[in-house]
Amino acid sequence: MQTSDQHAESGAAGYDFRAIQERWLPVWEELRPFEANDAAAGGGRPRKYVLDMFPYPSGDLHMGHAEAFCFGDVLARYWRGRGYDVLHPIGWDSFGLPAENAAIKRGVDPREWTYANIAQQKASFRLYAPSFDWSRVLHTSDPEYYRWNQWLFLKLYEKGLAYRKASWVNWDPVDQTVLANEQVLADGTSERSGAPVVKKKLTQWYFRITDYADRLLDDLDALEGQWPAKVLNMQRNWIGRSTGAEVEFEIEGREAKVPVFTTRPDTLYGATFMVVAPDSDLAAELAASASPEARMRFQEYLAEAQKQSEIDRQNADRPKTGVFLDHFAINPVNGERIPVWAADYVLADYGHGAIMAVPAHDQRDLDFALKFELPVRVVVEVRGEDGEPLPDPAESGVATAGDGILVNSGPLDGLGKAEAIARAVEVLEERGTGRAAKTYRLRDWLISRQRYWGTPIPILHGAGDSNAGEMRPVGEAELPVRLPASEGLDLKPKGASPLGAATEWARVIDPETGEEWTRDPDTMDTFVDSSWYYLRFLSARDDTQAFDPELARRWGPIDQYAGGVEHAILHLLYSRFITKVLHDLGYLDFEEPFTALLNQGMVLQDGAKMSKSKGNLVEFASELREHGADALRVTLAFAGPPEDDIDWADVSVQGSAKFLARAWRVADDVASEPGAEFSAGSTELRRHTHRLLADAPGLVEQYKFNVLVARLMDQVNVTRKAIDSGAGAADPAVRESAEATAMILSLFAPYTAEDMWAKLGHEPTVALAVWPEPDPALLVEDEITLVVQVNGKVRDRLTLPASVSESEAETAALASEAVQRAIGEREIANLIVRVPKIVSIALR
RNA sequence: GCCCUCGUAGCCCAACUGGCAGAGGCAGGCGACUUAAAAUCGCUUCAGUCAGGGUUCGAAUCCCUGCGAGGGCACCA
Repeated sequence: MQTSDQHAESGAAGYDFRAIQERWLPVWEELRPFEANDAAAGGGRPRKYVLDMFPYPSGDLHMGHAEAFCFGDVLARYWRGRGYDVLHPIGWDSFGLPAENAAIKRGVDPREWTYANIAQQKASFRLYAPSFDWSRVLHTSDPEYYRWNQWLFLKLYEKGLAYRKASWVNWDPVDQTVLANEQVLADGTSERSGAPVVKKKLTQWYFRITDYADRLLDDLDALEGQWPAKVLNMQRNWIGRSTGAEVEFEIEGREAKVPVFTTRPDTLYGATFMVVAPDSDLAAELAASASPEARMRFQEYLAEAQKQSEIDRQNADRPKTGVFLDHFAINPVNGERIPVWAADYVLADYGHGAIMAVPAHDQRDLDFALKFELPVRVVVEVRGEDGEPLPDPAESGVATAGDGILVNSGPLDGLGKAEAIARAVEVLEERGTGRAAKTYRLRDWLISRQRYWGTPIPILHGAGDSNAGEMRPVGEAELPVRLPASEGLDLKPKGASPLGAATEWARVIDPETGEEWTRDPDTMDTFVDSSWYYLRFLSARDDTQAFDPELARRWGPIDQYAGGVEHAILHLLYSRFITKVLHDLGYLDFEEPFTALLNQGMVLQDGAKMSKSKGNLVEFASELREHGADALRVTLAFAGPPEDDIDWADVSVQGSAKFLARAWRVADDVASEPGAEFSAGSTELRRHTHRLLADAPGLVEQYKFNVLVARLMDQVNVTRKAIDSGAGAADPAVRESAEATAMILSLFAPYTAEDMWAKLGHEPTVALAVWPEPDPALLVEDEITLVVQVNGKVRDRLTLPASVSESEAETAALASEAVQRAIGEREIANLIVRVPKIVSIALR
């Protein structure tokens, strides 16, 4: 039984998307045409690894998934059509907090919720029909997967790239777990729970990503043009390298010198005080040897500072605060004695947690100096746009940070900023009190989490008398360290990992020594899971190794990665880091995992992000049911450039369905036999078809899917006309056009294209049909339209043979009556001929 | 404050990367089919490219300034 609406969309003329879906789905499942060929020789065919960011199983697929997987699938199908062996796998990023929170809410095991959602998503994918290689499916929450996650951890641990330290960390008070820096939003709230993040001092596991900061930054240059400019920019900002100098200051009464980092070593003579972060070890140490009053002041200040939330602390408008630490430092270039203060505008974990303050040329230092009446000394004379010297910062309250001539600076006097920086570094190096240096905004990656639903960290802690305080890795042969059953464990967030309460699980007795050990109770950040999953697809069923390096050589790196821009920093940065580590360990011969990246935009409704709470949700499942997979995919591909957001209010799924029916009817109308000699067909239509074949690859490779769909619409329109009022349905050129249309359309509408392919008398599947090469003879025009401009205005259009020479074109242009009229009595100043296009005449 | 994108018909978007502003679609209009409507088919209206300046024979495209939208970083020394 059908509603009238459905009946309308199935099309009165015989196109019925439901029947077509039901016809081809079982055929494809039988044929399994998308299982990738791993063989070394590979039949001599080139390879492409096309990957979509794997989904998180929170409920059913939504429109965002529909969009992302549509674009990834277009690319995978495209390369197959070009004759490549394509690897296009799918899996699930199935560890993580939402499952655990849902499990707590419903009182069920996280496994149950997770695997039920995966089953639902698999069923939706089945109908949506991306060309996945299902034989390699993986779930990161399977022990067969996280076993190798643990292996990866051990490799980093052996290399000294995984370590434990006590530090101030981001704490999510709602989810009751630590967060990586990357998971704290710009406004100081958690990207997960939305709660304001607080700082806690805890001992946690870190990956030493900062060791790779330079490579992670510099290697971005090679991705220019292959990755969206926006993502490159975001990664560069995030790594945040600054170059400058490290300057060592002596502190009176202290043995060791204190290094500070500055980007402006040229202003060293203008340093009038030093500031250290109140929560740094140095501040505590200096306070300890200060006068009792100073010590008291400091302790009060520190306590006050630590009460601040991240949000308050990040407010740059807030007045400067600080306390004098009752110590003096010596400026290494001029021997000047300057006071040392503690102030919270200096961060403990950036640079060295201490700065030299140059109030004349740094606004923050100036604000501080004016408030606490510290001296301000100009050492760079900066001029404004009008060429006049800028007013004295001490008077104006505005620091002068620009370029200028150095004064009051000994050997630097008279130099410009850039020369002065270079000279200052030389001076420091000569005296052994400093050097050129770089520092980064990037911090080490905090990977431990105090939650249940993740990969257990494969480390044992000594729990006996003889081994107290010791730490030892679990042997590789003993992996995986399986998660204990959740039954009987309280998963509610309470600040300590639930695994700690699984006493049976946690207790390990060494069979040889009888020593008692306790398992590390924390689990890994799920971004560890996703940092290398693309390699596991190569060896998804291999229980002897994480992945086969030979297969990685064969398939890697990923030729085409597709996914949302929300992972522009987190996942992509971590994955790049882990790839470089695996390269350095000798497992990979490449250093960058993702050669090309496509970020799709979001699917909006009436300009707003869709959400249940806003009531503007367009359901993937219902769209799929009402319009079918093909119409949905065509709509998404046609809406605009893939990187742009799609507003569902601006698109028409009905329009897409109409187009598909028109395309299908063209194939249905073809009246010539398969194998008909195309060269006997209408040249006009053939030219159109071959131009499409010639342009389609460039359009796909430049992600201009919307343009390619428009070209397909055009092709269908032109072919329709040829059938109805031109060459006729029996003309072989009509068949040629319909076949080309089916092949290219199969990127967007696999069901419709398959049905067209069958109507045209071919065996399934169109997905493996290699596109014909365009005939160059049909791409050459025999006539061109030459535009003649006089003083920038189009005065005539001349139809000329394509072979026309420059001088012939010039003669023809000047012979035009309209052109002569435009020229009139005036003299020609310049005449430019660009042959197939234009003749441009400028008059004096 | 620093950095990155982007502004083209009523709407979504094209424009061979400096050469006739229009490929495609939505919406609108007219017509055919129909008892009628839906669907289908055919035809069709619609902007001079956010504003201003510059380079050029020629600018939507390159450069500068401004306005507007979106995004990243930010007491980061």
